[in-house]
Amino acid sequence: MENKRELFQLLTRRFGLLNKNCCSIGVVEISTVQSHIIYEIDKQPESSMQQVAELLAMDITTFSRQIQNLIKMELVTKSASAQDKRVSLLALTVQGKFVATTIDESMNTYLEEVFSHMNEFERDTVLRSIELLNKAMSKSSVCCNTVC
Amino acid sequence: MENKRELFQLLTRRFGLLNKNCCSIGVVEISTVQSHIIYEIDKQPESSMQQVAELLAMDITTFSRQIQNLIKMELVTKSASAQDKRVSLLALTVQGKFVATTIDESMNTYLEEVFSHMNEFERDTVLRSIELLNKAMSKSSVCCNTVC
DNA sequence: TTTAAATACTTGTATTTTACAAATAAATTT
DNA sequence: AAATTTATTTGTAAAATACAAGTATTTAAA
Repeated sequence: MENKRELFQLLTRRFGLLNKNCCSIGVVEISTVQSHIIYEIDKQPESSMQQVAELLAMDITTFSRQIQNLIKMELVTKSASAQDKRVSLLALTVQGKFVATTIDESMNTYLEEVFSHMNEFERDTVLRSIELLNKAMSKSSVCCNTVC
Repeated sequence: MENKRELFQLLTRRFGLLNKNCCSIGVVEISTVQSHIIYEIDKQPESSMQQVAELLAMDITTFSRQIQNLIKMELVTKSASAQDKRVSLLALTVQGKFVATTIDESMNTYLEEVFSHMNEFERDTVLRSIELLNKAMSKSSVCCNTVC
């Protein structure tokens, strides 16, 4: 059996590259980190700064500055929570939602293409494997538990 | 079936985090990018700057500066190729090799732990699945082919 | 109910990372 | 021998990062 790490390293590098390449949507150009932020806000709208920053394992100050950038770019909005005025709730603008959707579509197009090289059985196995892995990683005690 | 992208995003985020967390080796502290560079030099010693930079999809000028840092840290050496004096061949110092090995060990320890949550059949399936995915991604025409 | 402590976020500042443009040096082609 | 290509470096400037300290709001304690 090959080195486990090597398999993972290759996979995540390729996927990271895909993330990078999917960041230019016509005129709008965002960084990989910014696309991750938009992805998370899209997935869980009305979450607080801290929640999203933690999900992405980003320093809150770095995150705060990135949000400022995304607001300037008119992709994200920030509004004080009614319950707790310290908390800022994040949401996507219409344009932000458009960017999120476009990125998601091009990523999924690529993934569909990748999976088209497999038969149905392989497809299922691979997807279930990744699910399994995700579960196993979240169970692990060694690393990343608090953050992931 | 869930969104494919979501599965991948989660997996690569976790693995990325693992990469980040495995970068401090006692006194020596390196960045994630630097650990990637060291990993590649370790895997294919005597490769040129350009080869490694391309593998990591890094801009050659950024790469050049990172190599300068790693040389200052006495983790990497650079020597002109005998065949072509323009080319710089990269290698790890003893300390660099030690760092590479230590990182590799802690990553593999973590992965072993993750896989310990599975039975033997699942383990095999998951590993074969990742291999399959890597192959499928390298076959793909849509993206990243020239770079990966 | 006033004060102290904790929480959520922002700003000051400094370092690191990144990458385009231009420069250098060696090899290859003309 | 001159012109072109290739591998790498440096000049420069922008972007990303993160620690320390600050502000504002909420919660806990006196």
